[in-house]
Amino acid sequence: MFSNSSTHQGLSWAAERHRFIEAGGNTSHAFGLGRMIGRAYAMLYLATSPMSLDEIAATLRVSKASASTVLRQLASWQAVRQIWVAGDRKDYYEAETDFAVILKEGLMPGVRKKLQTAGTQIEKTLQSSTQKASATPANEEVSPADQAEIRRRLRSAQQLHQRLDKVLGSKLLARFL
Amino acid sequence: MFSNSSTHQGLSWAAERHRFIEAGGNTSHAFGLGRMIGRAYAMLYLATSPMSLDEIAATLRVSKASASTVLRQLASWQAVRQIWVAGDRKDYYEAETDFAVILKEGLMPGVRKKLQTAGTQIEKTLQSSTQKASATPANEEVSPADQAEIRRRLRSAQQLHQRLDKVLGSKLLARFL
DNA sequence: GGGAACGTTCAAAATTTTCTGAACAATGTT
DNA sequence: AACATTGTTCAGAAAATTTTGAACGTTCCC
Repeated sequence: MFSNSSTHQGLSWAAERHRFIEAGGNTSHAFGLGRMIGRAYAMLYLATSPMSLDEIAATLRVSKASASTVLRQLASWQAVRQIWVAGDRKDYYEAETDFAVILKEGLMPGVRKKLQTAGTQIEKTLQSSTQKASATPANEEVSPADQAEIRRRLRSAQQLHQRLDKVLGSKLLARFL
Repeated sequence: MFSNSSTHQGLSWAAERHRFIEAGGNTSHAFGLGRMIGRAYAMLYLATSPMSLDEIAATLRVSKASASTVLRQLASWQAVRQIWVAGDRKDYYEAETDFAVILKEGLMPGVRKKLQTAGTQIEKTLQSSTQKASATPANEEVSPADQAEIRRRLRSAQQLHQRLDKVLGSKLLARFL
């Protein structure tokens, strides 16, 4: 009578896996990494044996092109390992289940690079703001008091940047995960 | 002869400010927060007196509608304070320059909520995976060994989630900023 | 009350990002 | 050599996000 496979309260495993995958997608999306990344990783995280590109694409209902792209992204973050099976031309993938590795080796460098870009700009602006003191055109400009305040702020931003970078680079963080 | 205001190497302050603002936009964008957020905050960060909505919109070359939206977002993160000037109907805004406040009061709750969503799903899937042991339809399904492995992984994910949430909630973090 | 000055909301437009199918390169098979 | 299989790339399509202009609600002033 019931076409549904599980007879009472619980959802079927297939359905639950699907929810897990979508939740993974939502999470990665919420953190600005794109929805596919999380979906693909979540799927492999629940897979007990390596999956081929085709299987992955089919499971996620996505083109092979998308799968290829997202897997290479995940691999570049060490979130996924590529497995070669002897006598099989397909590429197989499995999830790295050690989050410490992914965060430390994969994600952190990217985060630090982004912060570095910001830090460089702060530095430049700070320089411009100090040098300006003498080179200001008679033109209507920023008052000396305001200049001082701006420099104070920029230095404070710089300080935060440095502290943050240091913390992210320290193994203290790695030990926490 | 030279229309440019600064005579040698340095860029004009206006130009440098522009670069700073755009860099702010790029940074917030890189972290998945949208480009406007960073632009607006960066601008106010360099402003030594509160700015009205119109001034902000004009400086960022953006509609008043956008400015209104982005400022409310920033205000909800405590990244910006609203200032009322007596006898002036305009709203004025100034940047919160204390990053600890912004991170702790503004950004962190959002991050934790996102993590919470993920955590809830892990919990659900874990439950489904344990309950399933008995309720599995005779159907082709996951082997007991694989089930055990999946549960192991889910518990590990749950553990990470809990540790992360704890760290983010602790004032230890706040003290670092 | 009529009108001006502001900020907000929302449907639609503009833009950016993501996804796909087709073409291709590389490798193996018959 | 011709063909199959597999993964990648890329221009264009599709989808999601952001931005806007116009309509609206308030508040204040005359």
